Amino acid sequence: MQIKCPECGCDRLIRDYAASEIVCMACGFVIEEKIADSGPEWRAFDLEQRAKRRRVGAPLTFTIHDKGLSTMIDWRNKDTYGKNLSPSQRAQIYRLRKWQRRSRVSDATERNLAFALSSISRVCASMNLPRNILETASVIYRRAVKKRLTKGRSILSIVAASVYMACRKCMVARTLDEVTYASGMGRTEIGKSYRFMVKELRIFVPPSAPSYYISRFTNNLDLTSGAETIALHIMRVAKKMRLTSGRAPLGIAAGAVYIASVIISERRTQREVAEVAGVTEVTIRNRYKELVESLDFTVRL
DNA sequence: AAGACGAAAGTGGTTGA
DNA sequence: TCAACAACTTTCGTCTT
Repeated sequence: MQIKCPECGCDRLIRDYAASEIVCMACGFVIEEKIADSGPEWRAFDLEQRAKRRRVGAPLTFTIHDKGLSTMIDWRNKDTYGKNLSPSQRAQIYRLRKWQRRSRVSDATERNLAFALSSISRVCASMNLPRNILETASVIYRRAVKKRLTKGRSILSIVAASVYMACRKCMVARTLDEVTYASGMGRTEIGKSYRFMVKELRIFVPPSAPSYYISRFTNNLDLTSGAETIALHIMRVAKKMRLTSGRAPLGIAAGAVYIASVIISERRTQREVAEVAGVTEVTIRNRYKELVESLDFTVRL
């Protein structure tokens, strides 16, 4: 059965067994799917067979500037046994190194790409993001470079925007503030780059629904799972009543979580909820007042 | 004493001429 | 490009538990 990309509908997918996921070659969407087979495809009965049948090479990845296909040539003039090379071998290695230098990271674009991709890895690592986000962000960045969107913008702001966009695309709830913190860039600048990229790359980004944040908030507040259920229910009803339009998703999610904590009598202070949600108490108060007013339930305080 | 509440002024981003 | 605007924040005084 042929799998199609849910994003663009094409079937140009590559499998990355190491990360057990499938990446769309056309739009870069990383399909989160567990691929069963990550080992050799043949059984090996002895060492010789094992050596013959083992598949070689690291999996293709977008996170290294040359997709991991390069060969590294050591700078030392030693062979694998640590012996010095003969003069003729040395001359050969010298020529190889020269051409490798020229062909790989010699021009500025490649160097920038290498720098950007390592930055993406760093940001993702410090945010504890799963690998598919890293891959998606890398693909987004490559596309941005290809369309020359990096002109006049700092590489790091595009990097941060790519990571943020990857989170949104893969429905991983991370706020712009968290990306701002991890990347060390200005919030506004990242936001600008992000909006610019959404427009220019025509990448479909699902609108961030408040419900994505709820499980994170309830977890961070050490609430039992009942709170999450109730908060999600509140969100559903609120959405039906068109209470969510025009409001910041974060504020609504925070309000819903606050109400839920009160309902299941595991009350958290507005201050605590505000802390994990990254909004102020005032915003929580406003949202929660609106929610309580319009939703037809009573909150016993 | 801590938390909740609300008014008022300030801030950053969007929109529309 | 600029002003109006909505949403949100900051600050602070007051009330409630």
